[in-house]
Amino acid sequence: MSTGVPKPLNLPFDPIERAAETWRVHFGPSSAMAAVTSIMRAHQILLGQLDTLLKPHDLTFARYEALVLLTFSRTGSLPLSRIGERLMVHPTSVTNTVDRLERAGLVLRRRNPRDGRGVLAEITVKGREAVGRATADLMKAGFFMDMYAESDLAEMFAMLRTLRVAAGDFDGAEDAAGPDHRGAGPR
Amino acid sequence: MSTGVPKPLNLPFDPIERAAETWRVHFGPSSAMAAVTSIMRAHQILLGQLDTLLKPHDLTFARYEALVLLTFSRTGSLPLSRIGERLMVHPTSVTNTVDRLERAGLVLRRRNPRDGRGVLAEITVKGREAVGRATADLMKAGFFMDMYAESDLAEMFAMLRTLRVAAGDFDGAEDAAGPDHRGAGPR
DNA sequence: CCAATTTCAGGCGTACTGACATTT
DNA sequence: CAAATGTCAGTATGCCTGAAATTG
Repeated sequence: MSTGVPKPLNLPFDPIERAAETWRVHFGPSSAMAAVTSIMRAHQILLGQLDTLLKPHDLTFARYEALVLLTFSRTGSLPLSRIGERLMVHPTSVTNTVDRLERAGLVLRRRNPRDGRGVLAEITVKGREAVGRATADLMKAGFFMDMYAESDLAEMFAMLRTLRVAAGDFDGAEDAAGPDHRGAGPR
Repeated sequence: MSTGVPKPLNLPFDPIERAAETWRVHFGPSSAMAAVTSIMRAHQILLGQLDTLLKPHDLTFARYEALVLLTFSRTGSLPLSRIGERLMVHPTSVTNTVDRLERAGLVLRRRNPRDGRGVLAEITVKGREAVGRATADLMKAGFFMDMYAESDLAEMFAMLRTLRVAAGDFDGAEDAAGPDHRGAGPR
């Protein structure tokens, strides 16, 4: 993953906009292509900024997310399978992530007492401290999204939620984006 | 990058929404975090779909983008430095991308007759054919964005443009997203 | 025996750093 | 000589496939 800060390019024009224009001339409608390319670039920018901020904490964004998830759990531990499910990553990626966190002393592996097949990743004291420091830094940086108004952030979430639902991430039938509701859901 | 299709997870809840809720309880406002996570996930989904579609053409999205750029150029060739600038990727990544395209016979390297320091990547006939086929497939798939209305796509582009400008991708002082204007005198 | 959970080996794609050769 | 352009080697990260081990 990108380790450095995406250096400002300072082009005299918007490269995506220009590509979209040219695209329209050659192939036709380009709004979908422009939107996709914008998402790709936004991801590249954000990941670079996030990883740079997290590097001093010996974390990457992927590892930070896993650590936060453990922080949120009641016992400070979760089966690897559960981590993969929530973070939406491949099982081997979870193994890899937990390996690195374990090597850094931020989590430790334990056999799942309730299912011998499974393994629990448990956050350590050092891990909780790391999450605390990293989170403080991230919030101070506004997650690199502080150029947006609250309403913009909500709209972005809602808009991308459509894409995630279409991809089958989750049911999506419940209700709209409103983050202000409690489990009205099944189960 | 992801080679396979992100398999539908079909969770009974939105994992990002749930994380945001928990986040709010533990740390505070979470809309920025939810938006960032949504962008990350959208990228993962799209890249998986795009690469899967492009795989039969022996292309990845990165290579496809480079090939399209060459298609758009007057001579069908560009200095590697220019490709990196337009695609906003690291010089070594350009070398790598061109290596693979060259191995696949879709481009070839030539010395830049106008600057002995530089190298030109020139698209081959086979390369143009590949772009044509791949583009047809992509448009048929609506770039995997066909769940959105035209206005949504424009809004998404405009919204992410703010992020790209903030990151210093380009000047951004010109005017809004409207691609239909010519150099309206900068400051 | 079949299913679920993890791990491991091996491979691919991207990207960054640092060093180096060539040319302007 | 300093700057620009590429290439290479080495490293890191992440994701995927397939196979194997363990347990339910």
